[in-house]
Amino acid sequence: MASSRLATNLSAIAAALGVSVATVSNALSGKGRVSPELVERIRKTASELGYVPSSAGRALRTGRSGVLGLVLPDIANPLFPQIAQAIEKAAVNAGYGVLIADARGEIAMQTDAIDRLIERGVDGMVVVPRRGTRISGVDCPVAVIDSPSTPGNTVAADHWDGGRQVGEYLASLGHRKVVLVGKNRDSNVQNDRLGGIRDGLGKTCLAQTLWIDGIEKGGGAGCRLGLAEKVAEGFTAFAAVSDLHALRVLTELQRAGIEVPEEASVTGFDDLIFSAVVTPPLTTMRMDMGRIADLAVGALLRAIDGAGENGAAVDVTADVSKVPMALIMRGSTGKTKHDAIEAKNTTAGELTP
Amino acid sequence: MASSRLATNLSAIAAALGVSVATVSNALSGKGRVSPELVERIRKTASELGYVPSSAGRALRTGRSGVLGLVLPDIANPLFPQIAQAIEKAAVNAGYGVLIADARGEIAMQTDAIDRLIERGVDGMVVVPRRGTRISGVDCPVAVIDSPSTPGNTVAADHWDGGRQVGEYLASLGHRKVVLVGKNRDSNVQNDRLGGIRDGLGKTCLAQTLWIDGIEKGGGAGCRLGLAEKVAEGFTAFAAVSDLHALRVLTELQRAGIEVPEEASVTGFDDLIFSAVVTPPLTTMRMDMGRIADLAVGALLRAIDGAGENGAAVDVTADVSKVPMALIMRGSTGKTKHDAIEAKNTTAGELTP
DNA sequence: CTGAAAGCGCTTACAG
DNA sequence: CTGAAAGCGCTTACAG
Repeated sequence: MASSRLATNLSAIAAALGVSVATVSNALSGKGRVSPELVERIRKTASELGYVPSSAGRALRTGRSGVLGLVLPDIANPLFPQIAQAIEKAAVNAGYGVLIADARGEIAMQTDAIDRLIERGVDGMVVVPRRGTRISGVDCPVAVIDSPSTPGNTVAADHWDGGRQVGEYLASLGHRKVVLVGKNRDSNVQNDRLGGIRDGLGKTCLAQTLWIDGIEKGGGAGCRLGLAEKVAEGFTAFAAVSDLHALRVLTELQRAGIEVPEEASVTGFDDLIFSAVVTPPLTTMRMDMGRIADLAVGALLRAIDGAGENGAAVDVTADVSKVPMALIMRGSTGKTKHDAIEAKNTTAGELTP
Repeated sequence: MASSRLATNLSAIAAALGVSVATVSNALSGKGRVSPELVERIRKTASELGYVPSSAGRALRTGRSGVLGLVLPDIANPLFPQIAQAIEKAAVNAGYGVLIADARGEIAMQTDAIDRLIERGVDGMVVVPRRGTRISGVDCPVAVIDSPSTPGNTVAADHWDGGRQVGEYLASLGHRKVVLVGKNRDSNVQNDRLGGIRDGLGKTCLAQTLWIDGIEKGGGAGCRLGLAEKVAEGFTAFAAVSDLHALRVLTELQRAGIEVPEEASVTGFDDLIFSAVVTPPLTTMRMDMGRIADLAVGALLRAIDGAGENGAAVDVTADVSKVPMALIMRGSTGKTKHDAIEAKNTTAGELTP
């Protein structure tokens, strides 16, 4: 007959045992020096009474809510599950809860989302900012997850190096004419990835960027990207900045009767939920979200613990880290058929193992 | 020079104006009767001082945290973004925050996740349960989002009727041999959808179910489903219980050189993020997540407000609602080529407009 | 090793 | 219309 009928508190336990609430508190928290026998009795009674500490009482007293905020530009972003899962895990491991705030894709709502979190008394927050947005003037510790190219305090994957790996990999497969597929020219993350890909591809490779937003401005959402034409022009690989776009490329190619990877290779980024499951499975670049989350939450906790020291100064975390990305080779990439033709004027011998 | 240097509270405002905290509280909350002029002065000072009410103080006093919990079986579930976004929106509209708790796919962790939320003092929680799990004994109002077939207190989409719509639609296109694609035999949601599809297809149609988990047990994750063989056997449509599986079907068919929708139609469920963007775009069945979330949160709020009445009794919400689903017709479905052949022994004339 | 007391910030009857 | 006072549940010095 444990618990139920809510509202068991320290006083109730104290009363039941004829001791003081201070002693109960000390025993349960393991801080004050209480005799082992008493601790045992108090624990027992607490559990019999179904005691759950009041987070409000504790928060009011300690000035800490034990809750971290997670601000997202748009929960609908396909990368969000990975981020949320990693942050939640890191927070729980550190004994914190996670309050979410979604800006629903509207840039203006980001500030609202942050304010909402402040009002709920979060001890700190992780912000995944809207493209190009700067976070400032927030009255609590903040860790930003973005591209390292973004000035400010950031924990991020090394998108540029990830791109470089993709580029080198495609080059090693013999690709010499590659279409880069991006969505939005303003995205730091996308620009980093694309820059890296170009770099990895090297000087001898022709790279051309297709901006989806630009194409859609003419043909409406979901219109054709004209990929078959690219293949006809001799392009043999498509490197997208996200698996979502890679999937779009893959299916448009397949629909046009172009075989992947035999006639064209496709790569993406982020290892989204569907990437391993499509046919052929997508070669992609994965971030170590667990590590990113640990860094972000760790920086937050340090800032929170340090906040008490120098008066009431609240410092934004300043842990600029670059987390490496990992290439995941799957079926959507292969050696180009054009190897034979192009081999003579390249160093393909060295590049293709 | 507003705000900063945290820690402005009611006392500070009261002191600055030479009034009592009670008056400040009343003025700011608009409850007590305070003269309009004073209200105005108090508001002004509060905003100048950058006053943010202490949620802890309020929670401790009122016994309400103003926070709702969202328990998820696995954030990695592709449907999660829609759920989270809808719940967050509904909660924010009602003035609540949302604390997330992820069971990371482990059935045992669901209880931990719930406990974590209780310890954080949520006023109620929305639970998306793991397959077949029953939620019970939780000491706060709970709204469950699942299939209506699950006994208990549930807000759900009408999965069965959604399936029926898919079935009828495929039948109306002339399909007479349809492969149903499910993942897990134990899922109420999947069984409802499949049952509905069979029902909508009608007696004259041959329907056969492919269970992905069963197939993968033999061939490992991501192995082929043998769809080309099904097409060879005369099946002309594939109806999956999720867009994720529909995507798998679509790409496997395309990879096998089978044209969609000319040679085979494909349908899914849930209108996932990628569904509109692939080629051909997926015909799918969408739930009204906004409505589901509103119902769930609404039920929760009613339970929360009612909790004070009958002693301390905490009642689980009992709002069993069926929210209709909407068919979204896109390019992955079309009339079957076999119409001509099969027309003689069916009522295809009536069914195809 | 144990307890009495103060106080975190708020709201809510209750007086005036 | 305004204020004094109590108390939500907890933790933390401080005494004993």
